[in-house]
Amino acid sequence: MKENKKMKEFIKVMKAVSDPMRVKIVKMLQVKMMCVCEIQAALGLAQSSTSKHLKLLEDAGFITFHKDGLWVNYSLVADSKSPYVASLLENFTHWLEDDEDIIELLEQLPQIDRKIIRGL
Amino acid sequence: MKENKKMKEFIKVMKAVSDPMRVKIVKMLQVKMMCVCEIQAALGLAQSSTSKHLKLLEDAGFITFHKDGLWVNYSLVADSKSPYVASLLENFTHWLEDDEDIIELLEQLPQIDRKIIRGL
DNA sequence: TAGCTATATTCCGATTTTAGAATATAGCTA
DNA sequence: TAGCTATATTCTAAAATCGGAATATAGCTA
Repeated sequence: MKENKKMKEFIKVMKAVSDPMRVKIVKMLQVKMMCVCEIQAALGLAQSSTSKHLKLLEDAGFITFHKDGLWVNYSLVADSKSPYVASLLENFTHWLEDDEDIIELLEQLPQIDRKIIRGL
Repeated sequence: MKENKKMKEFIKVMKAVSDPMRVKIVKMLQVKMMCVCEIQAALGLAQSSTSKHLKLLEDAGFITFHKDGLWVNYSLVADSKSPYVASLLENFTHWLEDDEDIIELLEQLPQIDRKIIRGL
């Protein structure tokens, strides 16, 4: 039974960054830690879709979470054991900085706040 | 009309390397220039599938071709204008060098020769 | 020109991916 | 405990992806 662990791992990582919404999540988390509802609000996605993207990014090794009561705060992994993830995360510090959508997304990020979203 | 050229370009590049067969093609072309029938033989794919993977890799900016009569020789781009492609190609010089399938694939590469395949 | 051959393209079915609605779960608070 | 809320999971439909068979094309050679 062939397994190809290395290749499978690699493909999983690459697929994780092959979707615009997930790329946007990574770019946002590079700026600040965010809870699911904040990410959802920033992306304009359904809650379930947002949650699934986050799970996929976590499985691939890009992000982790930290529970705080009902809230789940997601952030980038500090330093990844995966060379693929590590390399991509480093590149993401400059990649797509000049993309229209990313610029707009990151500009509105300061206004994205769970307190405002939930009307607290 | 939103365009997101940068993001679209990025996604195209990442999707190109999100398939094991295409990753294998890149790794092989790092060793030597190959024609379609050689790549097909090495991968054990149908001719049409092989041709489509090559077209996709070319569209993404990873490879180019050089026609030699009926033969079409594919090779990696010398130095890519895309920072994404450039970075990935550089990383591919060491990434997956320890993957079982890749090792096997590259080991049999010397025996892959259009003259033998076509029985010339 | 006729026919052959290497590759590209088209067509179609199977599988995967993505999205949102509906539902389940976990953990708070009254 | 009862109910509320943030998130996760399940279900379903639409779109994208991948494979191979069939066909088209390009360029050789007799």
